[in-house]
Order: sequence, then structure tokens, then C-alpha cells
Amino acid sequence: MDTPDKTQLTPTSNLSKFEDSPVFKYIDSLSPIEIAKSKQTDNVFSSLAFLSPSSLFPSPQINCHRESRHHFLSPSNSKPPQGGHESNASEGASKADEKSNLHDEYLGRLKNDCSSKGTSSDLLNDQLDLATEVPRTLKYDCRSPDDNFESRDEVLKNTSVGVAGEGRSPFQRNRDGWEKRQLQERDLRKICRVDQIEESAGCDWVAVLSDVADKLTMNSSIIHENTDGQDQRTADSGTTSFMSTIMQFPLDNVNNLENADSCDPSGSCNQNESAVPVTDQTHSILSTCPLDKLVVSDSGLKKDVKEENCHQSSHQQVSIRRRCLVFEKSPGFGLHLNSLPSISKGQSPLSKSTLSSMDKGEVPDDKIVVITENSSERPATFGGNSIEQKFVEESAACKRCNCKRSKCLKLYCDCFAAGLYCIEPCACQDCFNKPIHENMVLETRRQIESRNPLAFAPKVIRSTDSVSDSLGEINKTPASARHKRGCNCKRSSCLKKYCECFQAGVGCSLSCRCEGCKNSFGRKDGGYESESDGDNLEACERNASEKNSDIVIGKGQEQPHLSVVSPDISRLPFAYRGKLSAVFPHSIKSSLRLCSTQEQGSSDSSSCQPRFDSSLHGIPENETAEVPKHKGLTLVSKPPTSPNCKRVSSTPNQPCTSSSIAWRSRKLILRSIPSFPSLAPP
DNA sequence: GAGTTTGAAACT
DNA sequence: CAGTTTCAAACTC
Repeated sequence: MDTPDKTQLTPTSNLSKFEDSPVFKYIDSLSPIEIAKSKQTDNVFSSLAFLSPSSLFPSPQINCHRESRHHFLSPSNSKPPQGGHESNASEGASKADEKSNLHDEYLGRLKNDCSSKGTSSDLLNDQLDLATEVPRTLKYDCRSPDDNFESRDEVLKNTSVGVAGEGRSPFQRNRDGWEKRQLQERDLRKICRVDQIEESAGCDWVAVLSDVADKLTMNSSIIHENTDGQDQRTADSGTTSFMSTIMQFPLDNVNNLENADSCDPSGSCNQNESAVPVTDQTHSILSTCPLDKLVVSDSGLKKDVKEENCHQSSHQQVSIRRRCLVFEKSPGFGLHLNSLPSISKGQSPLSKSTLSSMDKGEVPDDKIVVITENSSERPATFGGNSIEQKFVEESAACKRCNCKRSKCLKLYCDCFAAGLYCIEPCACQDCFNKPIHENMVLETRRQIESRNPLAFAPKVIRSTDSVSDSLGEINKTPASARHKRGCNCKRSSCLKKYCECFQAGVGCSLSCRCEGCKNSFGRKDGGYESESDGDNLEACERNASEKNSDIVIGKGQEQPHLSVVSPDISRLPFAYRGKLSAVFPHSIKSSLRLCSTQEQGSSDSSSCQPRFDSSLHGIPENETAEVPKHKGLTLVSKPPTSPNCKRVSSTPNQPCTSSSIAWRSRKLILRSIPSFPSLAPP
């Protein structure tokens, strides 16, 4: 039986600790009850910014909770799901699953409680107690629910008992436990009563809280399943940081929410007013959480769909999400170099190993890229159908391979290299890169990494300036980014996609061993040729419009696009997306670019010079003009529009352009982009 | 769509 | 580490 980290269960965990915990405050703030209860703290979430959640989120799999919960908890004991199509998929209702469900249920009830208006005062008090318990429940999720249900008073009492009652007999302790359970039962009954009264409570809250619970509760179970505690821990700090960053954004919203949710002087909250905004906000928060929405996973999709159904039954559009390979368990995983370019768009790439170097502390924990959606600009029509979801779906779907002999278990395979499972659109043969062969995939990956620890690391490194600079600077972007390992071109003159540098839209560097380099993004010798010969120009045009969309290029009069730079976490298959993006924030490129087109453009030579096109489809000028000064990057997605779409939506009826409109009207914001760490090979 | 070219990945 | 082979994408026709 999985047991929680004992260090977190010490008797010294007193009430103040609970109340200080970020989760507690987060949930508290979401709850109208909390608002009524504790106005004691003005900045409920300031501390969210954050107490180190490490104690709460010990697992590096945070951002894959959903899928991991269903599929990838552990290579050993979690069966890849395959949406029920695969035989061995489901056996795995893991214990973590059960626990999470219990917490979901519990939180759902809590939510209902919070939504109730006419609840009697005593019930309210009970619920307050329960609210207090929630964080602890989340925290100690590995215990049976029974053991966890204690009222706040109980907690206090037990705390003191823990200190003073060391000499108590086993019998006495058992009796204490029995009494505790009685109280818990009583609480549960009361909850049930409230539930009956308040059946109509909004479902969004449930979803939100459940999600939170999912994220939180999965951690300990995950970590306990990992036998390699050492490896596991190495990623903790980063993950924690990632999580905290992620949660920070929601907190911003929540803070606003809290302000909005004013209680009248009498102390009674106007729940009619608060409930709605809370719901909206929470949904917004939820949707803005990269973990929640950007994770590429089937399970995540299911959740999303569930939320949508709650919200808006009309949003039935569900395209197939790409399954992610979750390599948390492996000693060290990173993203394939290819994956970064691809990845970039929606999620920050993070793979455990990518970096082992990161794990070793080379990358500050706070350097996390979080992609968020500007909720204020969220079109009303989006309701529960977040852009992130679409983003994920499309970008993930935008990768496929055509392997014939590698079984998709070598780096030749784009999918595998990117840490993605192959999916239907792939034309591969004898493919083993599927969830049902997860073990094999993982093992192969381990082998590859044993040979080359950076095999899955991002290939392209971009400097911060390339993204955040002025438009003028943007033109120099190719030179500001470099292929980490460099190319070895002999005959292509680095002017074709055979060249990895060119393909990535970056200039060649000294690390390249190419011959006759004419890379239009920057030659090995440091020169530029984009202004010169025709071949270069042509190649540059072609590539600029489709490839290196780090900053590109809404070209095309016919189809003006806003190009996008968004961390392609979406394709980020692995668990540590945020982390990876933190390390290679500028390797983040749009995976959508893969869906972008060659045709899209390029008669215009200016395409070589990436620019922002202000005449964006469906995007108000003022939005497009919102180019962040520094660390906050405003990213506008460029929808896949090309018939050449390298990756197409898995849904037959949903070509890669399916959500073009949606994309055009959304903005993705990179927050907290850290200074770019030097990744130059030693 | 078939065949060729290319350079990365894998192998020796 | 260097040379060779394998591989799949990019490219051409």
C-alpha cells in the first residue's frame, strides 16, 4: 500500500501549517465559505507565490497527473490506456486513482457545500471545518480517507495530544482513532445532507476542485511507486517550482476574484454574485493552467471534455490527443532536439532528464515558462473549450512519422524523438511506439539516453533576445539562436531542410561542421546571406514561413496570420515540460509551425525577415500590438492553415485548420521567462 | 507517387 | 574517434 511521505505526516503538522499551505489558501479562496470565514488575510494568495509546494508536490509528474493517473503513473504498474481500445489498458485502476476519486468526491461535496446558500449555520461550521481539512486531505492523500477526515478541532486536539500524549497506551490511541472516525462519519453524513439539499450546485467547482485534488493527490502515490527514489527526487525541486509557477497565475485571477467577491458588511456573502464569478474564474483559472490544459494526454482530454459538458454541452468537438510518453521513471530524459522546435508551443518542455543537468541545480527552479491564456480576452464562446486544449490537440496531432524499419523506436522517428507516441495519422510500419508497448518504449529510450544523455535534449537554443526584443531585433532572430550540436552538412549548403540548423530556422555556428555553409539564417562564419543569392533567399522564404516560427511571420495577404511563439508544451510529451521550457525557453517554438505552410507564402522576400503582421485575422490591433516588453510574452497563435500541414488533426473532419479562428483570437502569454542559461557545450 | 538525395542516427 | 551503414525526411521529377 502506498503510503505518504512520512515526513509530511509528522504530528507537528498543526493547524497553522494547514492554513499556511498554498493549497489550502487556494481552495479557500475559491470557496465562498472561506471568504465569509476568514477575511483575516488580505492577501490570501500572496503566500501562494509561494510557499514551497515541494512538500505538497513531491512528484515530478505533476503536469501529467491526469494521464499519469490513467496511463503513465509508472511504467511498471500503470497500463497505457488507449482509450479502452487496448486490452491491457484498464486493468489499472490504480490505487492512486481510487484515492484521487475519493478526494474528488470529497472536494466535490465541499464545493457543493460552498455553493449552498441556505445552509444552516451549524452546517456551515462543519463545512468550514471540512474546508480546513481539505488541504490536509490533499496533502496526505495516500492514507485512506477515513484516516484523513478530521475536523480542525480534531487536528488541534490531536496535535496537542501528539505532544502531550506520547505515553498513551495503544488502547488509548486506538480509541482516539475510533472517536476520530466517528466524527468523520458524522461529518460525512452532514455533507451528504447538504448534498441532498444542494444538488444543483454548479459543476464547474467540482471539476476545478477535483482537478486540484487530482494534481495534488497523485503526487505522493506517484512518488511511492517509483522505486528509484533518487531519480525521483532530483526532479522534485524543478517540478515544484513549475507547479508553483503554474499556480501563480491562477492566483492572480483568484486574487481578483476575491476582490470581486465582496461580502456585505453584515458578513453574509452574496453568493448570487460571488458564485457566478467564482465559477467563471475558476474555469478560467483551470483553463489557464498549463498543467491542466496543455498536457497532451487522453486522460486530460477526457477531463476537459467533462468540464465542457458541465459548462457547455455544445462543445463536443474533441479531437484525438496525442499520447505522451511519460518518462519520469527513467533516470534521465529529455526532449529530443526535434521536439523542442516542435514542442514549443503550448507547453514548456520539460523532461526529466533534460535535463539531468537541471536536476542538478543548474537551472533555477523559478525559471519556468508558463503559458497562460489571457482570460480577460477569452472569447465568450470558448466557454469550456479552452484554446489550450485545441492547441494541444492540434499541435500534438501535428506530428507523425513514416517509419518503416525502425519500429519507431529510434531517433529516426520523429514521434519517438519528440517523446510522443505514434498515432493514427502516422504511416509507420511495425510501430512499437505505442502505449501498449510502453515498457519497450521506455527501455529503448533509456538505452538511447545511456549512449547519449542529451539525445532527447532540445537541439535548438534560442537567446532571450530573439523573443522579447523589438521587432527590429526579431529580424535577427536566426542568428540569436543556435543548434546546440551543430550540423554536418556537406552538400546542401545548409540551405535545405536536410540541415538541422536551417530546418530549425537558426543560423549555423562554430559548432557546425558543415561545408560550404550558406545558411540564410546565419552562416557558420557569422555572416548572413539572406540578402544575397537567389537560392538563399528562396530557401529562407520558404523556411521562414513555415519553420522557425519562433517569431514569424504572418505573411500572406490572403491569409494574414499572426505567428506564434508559444511554448509547445503541448507536444511536450514528458512530464517536465515546464522545466524544460525553463531551461530552453527559447527553444520553444511553435509546433504549429509544422502545420504551417510552405505555400503560405512566399513570394514575398520579406518573409526572410520575420515580422509581426498586425493585420491579423480576428485579432484586434490592440492585441497584436501587445508585444510584451520583457518577460511577459504575448504570443498569438498562428493556426495551421496549410494544406501541407505536416501534422493533421487526428479527427478526419478536423483538418489542421479546424480551430484557426479560435487561434487567431487567442493570445498565449509566456510568463516569467527566465534569463537564458548558457547551454553551450562545455 | 516513385525515386533520389541528404545528413542524422546507429553501428562497427 | 572515425568510418560505414541504416534510416527516414526532404527533395525532385
